[in-house]
Amino acid sequence: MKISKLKPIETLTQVDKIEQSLQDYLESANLQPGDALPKEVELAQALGVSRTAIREALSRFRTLGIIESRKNRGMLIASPDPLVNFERVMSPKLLNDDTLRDMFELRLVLEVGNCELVFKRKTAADIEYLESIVDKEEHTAQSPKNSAILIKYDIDFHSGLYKISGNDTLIRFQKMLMPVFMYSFKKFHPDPKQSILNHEVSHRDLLNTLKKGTVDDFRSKMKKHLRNYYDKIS
Amino acid sequence: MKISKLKPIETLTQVDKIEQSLQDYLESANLQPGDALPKEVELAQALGVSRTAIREALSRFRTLGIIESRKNRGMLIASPDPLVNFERVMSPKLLNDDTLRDMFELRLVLEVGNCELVFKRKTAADIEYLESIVDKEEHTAQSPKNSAILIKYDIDFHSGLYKISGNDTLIRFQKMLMPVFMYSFKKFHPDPKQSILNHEVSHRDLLNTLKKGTVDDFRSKMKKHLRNYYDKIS
DNA sequence: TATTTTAATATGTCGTACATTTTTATTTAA
DNA sequence: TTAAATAAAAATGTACGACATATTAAAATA
Repeated sequence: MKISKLKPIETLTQVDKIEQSLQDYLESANLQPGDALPKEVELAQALGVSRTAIREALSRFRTLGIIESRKNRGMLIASPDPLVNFERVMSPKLLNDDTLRDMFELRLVLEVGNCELVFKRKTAADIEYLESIVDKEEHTAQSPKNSAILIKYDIDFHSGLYKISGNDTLIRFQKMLMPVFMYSFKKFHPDPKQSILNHEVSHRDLLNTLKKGTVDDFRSKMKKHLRNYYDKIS
Repeated sequence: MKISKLKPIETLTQVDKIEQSLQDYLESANLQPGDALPKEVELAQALGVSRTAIREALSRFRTLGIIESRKNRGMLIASPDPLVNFERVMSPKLLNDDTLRDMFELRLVLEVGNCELVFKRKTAADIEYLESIVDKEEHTAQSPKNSAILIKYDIDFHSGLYKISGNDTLIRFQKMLMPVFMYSFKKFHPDPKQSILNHEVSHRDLLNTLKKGTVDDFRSKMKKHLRNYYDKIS
């Protein structure tokens, strides 16, 4: 047998086992948001463990947003916000290189895939908003001195596109992916000539296509806009 | 002032505050994965709280994968897997309707955006694998009786496309999004005529385009393949 | 010097106690 | 009898102390 087939010895702590039991219970009980949970002492007795251990297991579900507890009253099933925990761990410094690369690509995937939604939902006000950003951007001279503000406009523009999608989850994704994206670009391609602001298709071009072109034009231009990045993935 | 501007009174529990303090500490200390953390008692003393409370706050970070603790030895900074918590809460029954809709759209975004990666990385073996699925699929008669197995092939085919992307994060995303996608489609559009297997562009068409067409052809066909779903979003 | 034994250490688990606030039950007053 | 006031019960949050256990470091021994 290959050594890779060897699974690490189970060193499950008791709380880990309790967590499993609770997970099974929650699933089998077919509970839905708002439903009450048994009291801590009841659970502890049912599983034959201390309240301390039960509380730590419950704390995990609480952290994940699966349950909610109201002081002095009891616990109930919650409707978790799937992104909130994602956001908390999205720190570039903590993520390993593989994940960083994945996130880099993921942003590109989202950016292109989002084009459909943008075209489906764009309004005159949206265009106007983007235009105001591009105006300001063009008004800012392209000197290294201004790169920070230009990067801000860059982020604003792309964030604006996501806002048009109207998909809150997508918007939040973009928001948490962006810093990771920037970080990994600089980390893996520190070539100073490859500025993150150097695009063969400008935001102005994109905006004009958004106004007058088709969704296919727009997506195509977006891909060219992101060419610097696409070239980096193999 | 609008009532919506009113923020709920802060009813932060002590552990919440401890969590905040720890978060600040972790950030300011500029720790990286593998670095050791102070002992529980030290933290408790530094913050002037009991070990119980500290442990609960630490447990949250442990749940998120930000820290890791080795029994009898100490705690250290970990490299969190950002998706693992996401996966844990991705239960259709728990998510609210807005989130369900967002996830539905997100799958479409990913599916279209992934086309680029697929074309960039497809190999002969990948094509062969997809072909084997499509063969089996076509061999299965289109009767309600076989819908379960056909759905399985459908999932296999699309999963296969994500596998080609080589992006593990993306693959896992697809995997956790798929059940939510199916669930919300049935929930919001229970029309039995709108089968999830009824596509004007078949998997065979997609496969042939993947073999002989361009990435633009492929994406275009993918959009048509998903037309049933795209029509559902407004 | 090398090996064995001992001691110190840090997290995991347990039990008990109490604070606090909500809910329920009881008592009191009109 | 009904309504208000009061008391009791209930449940989570927090604290403290204790011990188990396995690792690591230190000390003792051959």
